[in-house]
Amino acid sequence: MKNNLKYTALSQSFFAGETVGVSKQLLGKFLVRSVGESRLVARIVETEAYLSEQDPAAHTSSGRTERTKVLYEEPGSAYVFKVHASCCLNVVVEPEGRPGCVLIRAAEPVVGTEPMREYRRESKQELREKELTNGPGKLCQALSIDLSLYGADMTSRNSALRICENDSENNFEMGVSRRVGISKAVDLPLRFFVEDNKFVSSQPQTGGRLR
DNA sequence: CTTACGATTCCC
DNA sequence: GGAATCGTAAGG
Repeated sequence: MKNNLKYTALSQSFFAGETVGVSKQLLGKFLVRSVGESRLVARIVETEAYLSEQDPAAHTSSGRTERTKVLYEEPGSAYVFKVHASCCLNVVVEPEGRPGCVLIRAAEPVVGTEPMREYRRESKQELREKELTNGPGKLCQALSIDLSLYGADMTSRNSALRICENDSENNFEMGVSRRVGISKAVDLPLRFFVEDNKFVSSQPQTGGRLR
């Protein structure tokens, strides 16, 4: 599927901002993936902040490792990691040297729904539309994002993966909750999502919403 | 080298 | 509620 819309990548200075603020500002933005002949676009509807300092739930809580080295590099880089059988996509934020990041947990398909369905079909049959991208692992599968995109510069016009402006869909209520799936610092209100959007991930019933 | 453990997803 | 499943990180 093709379209003629122009997508303008967010600048590195956008991502150099403070983690919580950037996490909120990323809601509604376009995730644009170029793969093969396809351009896949999804509107971000759920994010989580992982703080650069004093966040026991962050992968950098015990310092820099081979896996997390990109978090200390330039803002706007992709931090992709694998958990169980799934990949998760994060954007590096904060100025270089401060390892904050934002986990992209869910998005709403905008362009390329059929290719997304094909990438997802590898594991399931006859998915409902919302199951295409309503979780961090599902989103990566639908957009064909894997460890080969580790460190990719998402602010570059030519990048196969970038995050772009969206000037037309910014009228939404934002919800806030605890983060999902972690065992440390579980009470911090660092998950942000577009209220009443069906692509926001389903989450464990434990814990409450915390607004 | 060996082992423990998930920022998940899917099935029972 | 529980298993799958594999890259990462830490320890011997």
